[in-house]
Amino acid sequence: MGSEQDFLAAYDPRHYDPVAVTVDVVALTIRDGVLNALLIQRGQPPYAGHWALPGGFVRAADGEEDLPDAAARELAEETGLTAGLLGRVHLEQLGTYGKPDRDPRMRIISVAHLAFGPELPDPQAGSDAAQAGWTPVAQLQAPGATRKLAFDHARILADGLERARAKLEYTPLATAFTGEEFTIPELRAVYESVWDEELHAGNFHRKVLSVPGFVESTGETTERGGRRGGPRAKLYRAGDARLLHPAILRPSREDDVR
Amino acid sequence: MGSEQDFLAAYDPRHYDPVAVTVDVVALTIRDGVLNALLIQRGQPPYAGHWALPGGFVRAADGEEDLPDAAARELAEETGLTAGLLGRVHLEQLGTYGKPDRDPRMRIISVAHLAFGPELPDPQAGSDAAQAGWTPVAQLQAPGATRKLAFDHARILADGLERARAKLEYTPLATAFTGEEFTIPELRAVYESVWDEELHAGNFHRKVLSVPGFVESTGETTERGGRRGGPRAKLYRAGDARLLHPAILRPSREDDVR
DNA sequence: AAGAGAAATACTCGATATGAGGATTACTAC
DNA sequence: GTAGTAATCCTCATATCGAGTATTTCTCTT
Repeated sequence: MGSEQDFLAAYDPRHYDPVAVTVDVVALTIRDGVLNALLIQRGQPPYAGHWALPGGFVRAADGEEDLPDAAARELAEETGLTAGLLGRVHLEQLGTYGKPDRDPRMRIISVAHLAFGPELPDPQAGSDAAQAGWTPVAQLQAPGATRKLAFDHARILADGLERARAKLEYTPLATAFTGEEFTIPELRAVYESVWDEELHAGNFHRKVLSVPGFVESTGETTERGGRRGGPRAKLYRAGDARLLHPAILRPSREDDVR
Repeated sequence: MGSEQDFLAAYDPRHYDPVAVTVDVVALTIRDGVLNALLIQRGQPPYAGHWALPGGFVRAADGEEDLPDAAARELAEETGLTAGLLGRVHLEQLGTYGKPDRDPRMRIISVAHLAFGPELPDPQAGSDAAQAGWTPVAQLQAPGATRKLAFDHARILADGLERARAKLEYTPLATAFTGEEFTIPELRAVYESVWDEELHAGNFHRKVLSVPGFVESTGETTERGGRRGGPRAKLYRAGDARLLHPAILRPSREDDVR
């Protein structure tokens, strides 16, 4: 690394060796009361046949796009989710992964994103994918998990899950997993699925209604009771709060993480 | 974007147009009770003469480095902070900024990092910088702020500040701004500087001692009382908690952010 | 050397939030 | 109908918080 090269590089970065930038997406939804992540089966090496997060290269010169746009495009391309469905999907940046050896081809830096949506349909495998499908995260995180994800995607998925779990506590994010209108028990089911913990129905109900701006009543109720009985529940929609205060804390979290 | 090119690009990303990756660092420290950010004055175009966050290109092929290492290197190179000083500095990833037009030279994606340290010395301007210095953030955030930062660095700085303020609430991060041993009032001064709010001394004291694992007593006290009087304070060091529970909440935060 | 002022620490009290459990009531399934 | 389930509401003991006060030990000034 001579200083002449350094100087040129500072002035025109093309003098450095090439780096590629990808976006990967941890997409989460709840299906049949279980938290699922979207995975594709790779059709091309490296890691052909392995399961991986949907993602791909960011378009640079031609059709330049911002990172969130690239993430939305990859999500759509590789899974067949259409613009209409993407409309109700929450998308945010998760973090960037750049260990030198994370991809055997070359230096690839991946900007991971996190997406949440209400019960989404089965995807269609896109260009680069042999298959695409929703997979219960419990299957992936279990001790003897069978599917080993490609690259460092297991780590990215774990980080995404922890982010999602944490954000349920202090943001109204849970409503991104429900339909436009929802009942308090449905909202509770979201928390229980994502946290994988049972919550006290009465206390949860009281808490949700007492946090300003979390939900607002529609004045309506469901048409029928629950499938196993019980009265009709009142319907709510998301309120205008962007942060929940006081937060809705996870019960367990082994007291503190030390 | 023909599909042939897409195929090649998927297989070998070098077929896409070049993208460069930089790291930028929002470094914060407290000097004379005031929160300061580290800025350099650019010596080269673009934005020559403007102030900016320290940062630079990630080394790819030769001397490949992980992103946090690149951030630490840039911090050291551009400011003359030595390894010894960096030892006590907390460094974490902040986020990645990739708008297509954020740099006039070419498509540059910047992985921003956040660094905190105890009262750090004045930096030495490095290779690429005409000057380098600590600047009170109040000067930069004030309505009629004079120094307009280069690129999108004002946004990155603002995001870093908000991250720092938020993390003081639920992590023991404040101890990264103090010396190895500190008093409760010193810790309170950190919170007050970063949050720019006055805290109730008695309640803060009670709270800090009641959160498990936040601080542990050394059994010692300061040699002298405060400069304006008062008894000697007991000394503490950071405990083993990685999360504070219950959190130490900012008083104001205009109730909730809507 | 004494007195004033400041600050570290501790304590009190009312308001609020939380966890656990119970009570009531409206549904579904058989 | 009857049993079982679940939505909603309520109670109560405990924990936490904001605000204010008290005590004590310093430094600084005169």
